[in-house]
Amino acid sequence: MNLACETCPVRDRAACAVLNDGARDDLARSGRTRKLRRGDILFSRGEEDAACAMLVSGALKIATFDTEGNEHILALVHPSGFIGELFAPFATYDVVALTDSELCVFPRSEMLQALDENPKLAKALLRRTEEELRRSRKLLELSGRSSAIGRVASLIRGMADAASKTSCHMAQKFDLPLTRGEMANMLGLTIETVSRSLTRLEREGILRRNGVRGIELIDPAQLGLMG
Amino acid sequence: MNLACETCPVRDRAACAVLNDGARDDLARSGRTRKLRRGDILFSRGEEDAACAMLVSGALKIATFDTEGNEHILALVHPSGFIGELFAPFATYDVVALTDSELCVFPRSEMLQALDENPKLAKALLRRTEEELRRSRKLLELSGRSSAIGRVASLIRGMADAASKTSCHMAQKFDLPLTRGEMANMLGLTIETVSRSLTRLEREGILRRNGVRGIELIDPAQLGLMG
DNA sequence: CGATTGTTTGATCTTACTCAAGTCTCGTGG
DNA sequence: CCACGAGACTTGAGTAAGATCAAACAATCG
Repeated sequence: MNLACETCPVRDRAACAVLNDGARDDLARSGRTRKLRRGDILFSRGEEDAACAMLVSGALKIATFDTEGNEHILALVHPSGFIGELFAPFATYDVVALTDSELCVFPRSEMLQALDENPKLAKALLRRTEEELRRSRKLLELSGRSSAIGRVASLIRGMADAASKTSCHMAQKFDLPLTRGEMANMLGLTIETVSRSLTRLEREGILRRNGVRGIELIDPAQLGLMG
Repeated sequence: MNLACETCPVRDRAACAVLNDGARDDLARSGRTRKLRRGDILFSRGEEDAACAMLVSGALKIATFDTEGNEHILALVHPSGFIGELFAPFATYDVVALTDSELCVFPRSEMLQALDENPKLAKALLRRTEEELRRSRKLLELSGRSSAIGRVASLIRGMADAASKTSCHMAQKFDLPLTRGEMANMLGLTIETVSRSLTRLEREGILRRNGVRGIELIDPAQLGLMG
């Protein structure tokens, strides 16, 4: 399906926002929209001709499997996020839909060419990659020393931020896009430890659980203070 | 001191290698070389006007301190590496010399301008940032699940790779640029655990220690196979 | 409705942390 | 040159946090 930039909900937040109309139309011609259902695979590790994409709606996970077959989630992608490794000979990670999602997909060659023709686009992608690096290092810092409950608290905090539309406040009530197992894979914990941590956060009056996925923050400030 | 690109040992590996002579000379005019002794600070977290730099020789660490004052090392920088956050309002990390080092330092504004004028440079930095992101995620993967000994083994492996000049083979004999404490901070372990892991790797015949810093790999293949 | 998958909770075990003591290394000054 | 002291490193014993194993419970889907 062809792109419909005019009605795109992330048109002024995604990387393509830096392009002028002409350049964006050129790029749009080489792109296609794609819809994924929860669990659908966008790219798989090892693919040689992996494309790149911008997420319009939904959520994705970027993950690998270690030698014992355990999934390890390295990052999440939220709407307006860029996905793809422009310079890798083949895809390093699996990219999978966490919820039903919509994307614009572009062949890598076209994106690389657009990069040459639009220095602004190159700069925008550099900025995004820099931010992604910061996020990755944040997670790394977290994995390094925090206690289990601190990691879970921090993940919830990040989810609350991502769930809010406005960049200043975090959502106070939202649904987790991840299963307990996925949270565990992301934080380097087990399912049981994640579950116990959530139970404890609830017992301590920091949040309330609504069903299995729903979270309501009671005391957001405390979230940041958990060891 | 002014730059001497002609005699630069990393002139064909660093990001500036993609520039033609004219463009490189332009950039060189705004840069200065800087020498650091072990322990010297290049940038500190929070600096508003942090510059950016290319490492010519030596080694750096990129680190933060958590709320309890523990250092957490997020990445190492080896010769030809690029250092700096072009789009952050202030520096996110401390950057400190691990050994005596030499760098070319550029004001951020000049680098951003060079980016606009040389799409190739933007592309080169994008590629580097992408690679740095991959390295960060690799470390993240490691921190997630591996046993202590697996993490230490993997760090040693990375050091061996970095210590070799040729990109194909890893060095078989080299000196660790990190103290036990720094290794611990990087891997999310304690000094004692790192020390015990090294002892065990030696006892199992995988490596030999020469003094405190020297490492000689006996069975490099085994390094990759540790839990 | 049953089956499957995901979640919670409990009991036990393992790994790495903590605390403590001793050793090695290296630089400084007598 | 040696003695000393400060750091860095190693090793041991006990402890704690989270993993593992196990069982019950909830949600979802055909």
